[in-house]
Amino acid sequence: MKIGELSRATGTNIETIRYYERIGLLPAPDRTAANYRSYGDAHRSRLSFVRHSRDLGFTIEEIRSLLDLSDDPARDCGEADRIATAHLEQVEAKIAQLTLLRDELARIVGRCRGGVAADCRVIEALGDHRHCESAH
Amino acid sequence: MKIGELSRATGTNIETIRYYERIGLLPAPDRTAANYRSYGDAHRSRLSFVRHSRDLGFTIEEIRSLLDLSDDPARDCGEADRIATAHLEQVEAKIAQLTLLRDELARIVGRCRGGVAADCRVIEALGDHRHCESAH
DNA sequence: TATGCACCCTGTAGCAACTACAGGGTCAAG
DNA sequence: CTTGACCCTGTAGTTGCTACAGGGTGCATA
Repeated sequence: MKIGELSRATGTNIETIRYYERIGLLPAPDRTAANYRSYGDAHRSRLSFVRHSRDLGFTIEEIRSLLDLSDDPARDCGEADRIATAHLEQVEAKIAQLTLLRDELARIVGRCRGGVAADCRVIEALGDHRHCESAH
Repeated sequence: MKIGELSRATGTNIETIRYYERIGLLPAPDRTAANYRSYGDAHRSRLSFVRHSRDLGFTIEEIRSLLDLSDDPARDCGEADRIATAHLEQVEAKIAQLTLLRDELARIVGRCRGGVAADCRVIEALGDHRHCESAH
């Protein structure tokens, strides 16, 4: 299949597919006589793996490691689990941080009573960290 | 005060302070005879405002608008409230998205039972979106 | 046959918000 | 007089794409 078809099949931007090839995340496919990229099923499933992992928030480097693992079926699974577990912990940390931040923002927004900027509680709160109830 | 002192006073990297000046977020300060930047209290509180807003996740452009507002005390406060409210909504959306993602990751990680990569449930789940329970 | 249109190619530059040098100058203490 | 901490400018790197510019290919239609 040509790149546009692969793009539709995986929901990946064409430019992104070429980018993945450039950074070595996807192998360079064969070319047609007209120098068009020609993909097979192996490419499609590899790209799906990459997209899915990206959707789950894995970095390109993490995905590289995961792909290395899946390319070598005899290797130990522990490494994949370590990567995924570490990533899960990062996501949980991010959620916790954003939750604090949301609470702080909600408090700031809730204080606006209209009027002019000189009296604006939003601007005042942004200027002075001491108005905050939690660290962030 | 010199840039190092301002850096310590506000918890901002020196390079970041210079970067903010370059993009026009902070006004260029006076210089000493040795061409060192020399800051006053107004700079310090403006930078605190910026840092605090960045910590709360506002973009540089949002902060630019908020600073414009606070520089003009006669202007209406509604704009500040609009910016903050929109940002709060974005943070809430991000939390919701990360929460879905965390649940999916937790399910994937929980399936690892050791062994070799060929049998790895983590790698299998990443390759095939149909294993997922929710959209992400 | 011409021409329009969708599709493909390469290469480079842009985005956000910094961060990290390289290569130099300044200044006070010992 | 030298050591070390500090400061300066300018440029390039980071992450993960995305957006051109400027060109070639392939097929259907007038």
